[in-house]
Amino acid sequence: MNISNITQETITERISELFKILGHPARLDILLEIGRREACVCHLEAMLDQRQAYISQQLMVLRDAGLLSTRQEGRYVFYNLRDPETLTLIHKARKMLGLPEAPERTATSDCPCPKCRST
Amino acid sequence: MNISNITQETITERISELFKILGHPARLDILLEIGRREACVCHLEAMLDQRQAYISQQLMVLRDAGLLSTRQEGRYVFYNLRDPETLTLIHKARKMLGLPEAPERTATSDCPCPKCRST
DNA sequence: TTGATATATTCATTCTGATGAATATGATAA
DNA sequence: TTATCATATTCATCAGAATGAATATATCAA
Repeated sequence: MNISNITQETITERISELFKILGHPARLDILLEIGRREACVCHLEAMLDQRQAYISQQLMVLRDAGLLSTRQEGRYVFYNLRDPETLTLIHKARKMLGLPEAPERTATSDCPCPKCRST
Repeated sequence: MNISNITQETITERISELFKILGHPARLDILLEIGRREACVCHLEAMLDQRQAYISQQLMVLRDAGLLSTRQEGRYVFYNLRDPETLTLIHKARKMLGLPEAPERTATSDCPCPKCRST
C-alpha cells in the first residue's frame, strides 16, 4: 500500500492506535519515568512498585508500538523514548485536563543496576 | 479529595482516560468533523456514513468525557468541541506518526438540517 | 392529536485488552 | 558448567469496551 492509498480511515485508525497505547495508566507511568531518564526494567520495577513481568509486558506493548528504543548493557536492558515528543503529547493532554505535573517518584526498593548503584 | 490528595496515580489515570476516549477511530472521525464545523447528528451520519444510533452512542461517550458541548435548535442538536485544543492534540499525534491531514470528506447522503440545506 | 423525523438510550452479545501465573531466555559470575 | 539474576514471553482468565438491534424520547408539522 503506497501513500496514495492512505485513506481517511487508515489515518484515524493509526492515530487511534497511538492513543489506545497511551490510554493506560501503567504505560503512562512508564513513559513518564523513562522520559525523566533512561531506565532499566529493574529500575522501573523499583520506581513504580510493580511486578517485573508486568513491567516487561507493558514495555513490550510500548516497544511494539514503536515508542521505545532499547540498549543492552550486560544483563541490563535500558529503555529510552524513541521520540521525546511522546512526552510532549502526554503533557499536552495533562494540561488540557488542568492537572499538575506528577511529583517525582521515590524508589520503593533497591534497583541493582550499575546506573542506580553509582548514584 | 482536595488538590493535595491528587496522587501520581490519579494524575496518570485521568490522563489515560482522555487517551482512552481518543483511542477509537470513529470517535476521532467525529471529533475531526466537528472540529471543522459545528455538526448535528444527521450531518455526522451523512459525512461519516454510519448508523444514527452508532453516532449517538459515540457522541454520548465524548459528551460524558467532557469533550463536547451541545446546542439545540428545533429538533436538531448541534455539537461543538468544548476545547479546541482537543483538535491540536489529535493533530500532534498525527504529526508524530508522520501522517498527512485527512482529506475533507464528502457527504454520502443528504443531511436535512437547516445548516446543510442552506448551503 | 397524530404522524414523521431527529436524537438518545437500553440491552445483549461479541470481541479485545488487562492481568496474574508460570516459565523461558539470556547474560554474568563462580 | 552451573547457579543466579535480569528480562521476556506464553497462556489462561476475567473485565470492560465495541457494536448491533431494538426502542424510547422529543420536536415539529399537519
